[in-house]
Amino acid sequence: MARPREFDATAALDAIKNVFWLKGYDATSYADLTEATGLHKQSLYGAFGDKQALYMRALAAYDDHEVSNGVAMLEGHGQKGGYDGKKRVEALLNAAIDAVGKHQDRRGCLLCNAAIDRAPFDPEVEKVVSSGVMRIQKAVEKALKSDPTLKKKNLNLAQTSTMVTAAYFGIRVMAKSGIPPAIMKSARDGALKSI
Amino acid sequence: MARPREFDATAALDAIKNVFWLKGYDATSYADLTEATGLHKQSLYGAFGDKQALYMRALAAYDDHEVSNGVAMLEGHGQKGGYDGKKRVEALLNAAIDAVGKHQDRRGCLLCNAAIDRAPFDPEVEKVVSSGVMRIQKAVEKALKSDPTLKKKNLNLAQTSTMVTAAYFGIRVMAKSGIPPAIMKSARDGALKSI
DNA sequence: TTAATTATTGACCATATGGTCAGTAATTGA
DNA sequence: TCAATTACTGACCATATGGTCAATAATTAA
Repeated sequence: MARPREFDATAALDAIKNVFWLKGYDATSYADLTEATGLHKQSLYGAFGDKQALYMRALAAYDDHEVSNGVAMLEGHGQKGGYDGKKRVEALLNAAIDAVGKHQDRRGCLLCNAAIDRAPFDPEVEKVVSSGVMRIQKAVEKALKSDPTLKKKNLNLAQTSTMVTAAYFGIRVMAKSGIPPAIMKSARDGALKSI
Repeated sequence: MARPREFDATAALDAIKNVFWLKGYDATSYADLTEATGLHKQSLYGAFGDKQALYMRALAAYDDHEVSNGVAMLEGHGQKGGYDGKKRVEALLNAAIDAVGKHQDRRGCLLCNAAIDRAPFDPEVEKVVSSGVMRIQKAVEKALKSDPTLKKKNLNLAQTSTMVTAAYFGIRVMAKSGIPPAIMKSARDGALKSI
């Protein structure tokens, strides 16, 4: 029909996601976004819309990649049997903890950041964030449900899985707060102990 | 020495705290602060310093009041015996949950907000936030330690208390994310079950 | 009474912000 | 080839931002 887009929209969106993830909504300017993508403001605007729309796209990308990754981890992708649900929950918590130490990654979890940043003021954000949180909780619950060794313990899976999910987000907050990793690990162990 | 201040600095600081608490650092402008306090920009500036200093004062006020309140709750102030540490932890979690329902309070916890907002970019904030988080964790640990009925259970108190603290912050994130209160209550129950 | 000091007021400033415009370039279907 | 459509570029805009200035008002110690 017309002139084709010259840039890779997926790559641009990925860069945008990373900026919002690192700096949050308000602290991110168009200048940050154009620098990160190498694109002109108008190109971003034309392709995706205004700042709020950009943010929604970034959030959706996070949901598609990072959250889905976590869910896949909980579903035991890459493992054969996939029976050890507790181990998979541990892997999720470890991923959150290790992110900090390895690359001084202080971005935390975009879902969590958005919850505090924007969800109270933007119903669209609220919807995406709360559904993302629930997606993680459900995946934790499923992971625990699939673990035959846990059946004997007669856990209340709904309670346990929401507790683990809360602890997961709490660990994300701790990571941002700059607390020593030992504390986060202790929180992880405390959560795992009740599984 | 000179002309005395006409406004109540404590009241002003309280108003400032509430604005930062509600909106976060970046989304709060001097206009918001002057409106909330009824003071002129220059008065704020003269009395407290620039925006960052204002924020630090707000954070300190939060630490002094809200965090200390939580700690006092955990120490069993207002109770006679103060033996039931688990009940006091429950009260802390309930306070976080009830804040949302009762007055549609979406401010969450300023410590938690600051952790995500500013801590990664401001070492001063990081210090206050992480020490506040640790203060809560220690108070939880002390509450559990003081409970004689928990001695029999032979809990790892360090682990359990950090887990509870993480769950507490996780519940704060959930509150901001607009998730149904039932989920937060389930997280609370999951955390309490392992005590 | 006066000098010194601090508070209050409101105008002011440079800059950054999110967003738009209009001109030009590229592509495609007719 | 040409009209239509979309992309790209960079100038442009109104407004909001954090912060400052200078004038005035109030207070106290000397």
